[in-house]
Amino acid sequence: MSCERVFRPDLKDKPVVVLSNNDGCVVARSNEAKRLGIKAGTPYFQLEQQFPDHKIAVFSSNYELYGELTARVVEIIRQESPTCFRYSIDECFVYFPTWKDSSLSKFPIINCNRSSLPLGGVGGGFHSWGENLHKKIKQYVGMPVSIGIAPTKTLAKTASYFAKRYPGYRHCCLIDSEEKRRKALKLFPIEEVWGIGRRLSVKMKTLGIQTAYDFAQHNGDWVRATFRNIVIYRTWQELNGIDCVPNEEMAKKKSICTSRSFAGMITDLPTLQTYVSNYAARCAEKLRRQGTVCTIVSVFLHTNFFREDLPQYWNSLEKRLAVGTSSTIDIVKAANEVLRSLYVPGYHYKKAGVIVMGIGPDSPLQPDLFDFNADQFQKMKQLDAVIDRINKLNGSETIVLGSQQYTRKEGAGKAEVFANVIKHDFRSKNPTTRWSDIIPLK
DNA sequence: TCTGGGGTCCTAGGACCC
DNA sequence: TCTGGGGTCCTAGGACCC
Repeated sequence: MSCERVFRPDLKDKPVVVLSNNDGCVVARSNEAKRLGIKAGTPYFQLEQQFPDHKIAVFSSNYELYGELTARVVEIIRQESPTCFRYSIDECFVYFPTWKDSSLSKFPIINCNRSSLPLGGVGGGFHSWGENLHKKIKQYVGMPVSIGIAPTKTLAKTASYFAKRYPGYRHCCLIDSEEKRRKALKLFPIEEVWGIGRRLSVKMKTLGIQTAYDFAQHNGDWVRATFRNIVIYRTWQELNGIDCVPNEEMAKKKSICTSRSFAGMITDLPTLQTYVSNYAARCAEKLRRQGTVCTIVSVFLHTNFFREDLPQYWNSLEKRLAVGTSSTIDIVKAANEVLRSLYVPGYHYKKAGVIVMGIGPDSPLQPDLFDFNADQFQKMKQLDAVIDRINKLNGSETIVLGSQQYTRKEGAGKAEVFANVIKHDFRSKNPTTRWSDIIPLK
């Protein structure tokens, strides 16, 4: 949402929403859109019915743009911070070993969230640090960030919630005393707490817990006995100022999934194979990018759950490989094998996906005792490396396997196949990554 | 007509072992 | 009537996150 506004300053203070893949449903909303009552997850077609003559700016997801702009933001945070752990596409945690003046804990944890003064006064050095960071990012990238500073990650997330919503904080909120901690938690609805989701907050409310403060005030033994869940207990500790969520750089993924819903529905195996081949190829790329191989290739397939008038089918199967691989050819082949056993004719399929598991480092590789051709293996590795380079330089999918070509299938008919490729009718341009999209100055 | 995608961790229960 | 105890590993499902 903020990314879309960078190149559309005219949308400042206007309702803006971003849609999921296939322009399916709303996944991000500006504050103005929230105020109109647009709920997260609203299907786009309902949005159109709800606001027929709307003045809402609608965008399809543009991951290329978001990835590029958020990388610039993170780069600046790294310049300004002693340590910075990237937590998600739009969030970082910064760890300050020099925090001394807090009665809560030795170290402040800072949550920078891209995206009136109930807590009272403003702290010293850390607040101006945060304000300057916000200013710099605004100037260099054009994106607003919210900054929360506190002794634990859960409290820092709480602080960034206030920083985002109350302009008085000037984008940076600090929880650095027992008094502010209590005040913040009293104003913080339980369902907003990091780690307390939809189900748990319902349960909490039946137990009379409305705010984060109500929860934090309970006895630790009571929390453990009531929920019998270590994660919830950790959240309780964090709210009470005990830092127990480890500082970790994002580890290598233990499973990698590529899945998509189809714009329409698919009934025939050859078309499904084209899609599954593409998902498998994407998984192989992701494996190589993190320097890993997999030993399990799993494929799932299902019909449209919303179409109660049609027969339903859901299934998934996997293939285990003797030798770990990240080769596109290997993984596409395995995925298609699985798909053939999975496919049942007669259903209208809506979604398929490939998941690779059993992930380990790509070297040293454990070869198959009986069937391993080192020469062939080296060739495949080089081929993949070359394909990755070309696709990086010239845009993804410059080189693909024959089985990945959406137009190739005989009998399917070009129009029919193209009708199924992902829909994104409201995609913005990519002025930071594509020469053809560069903005002309008059 | 149209309803996202990609992850993690924890727990309970079953299979199996000695 | 009587039917061990203790452990590991795997899987499915549920909860959470962005």
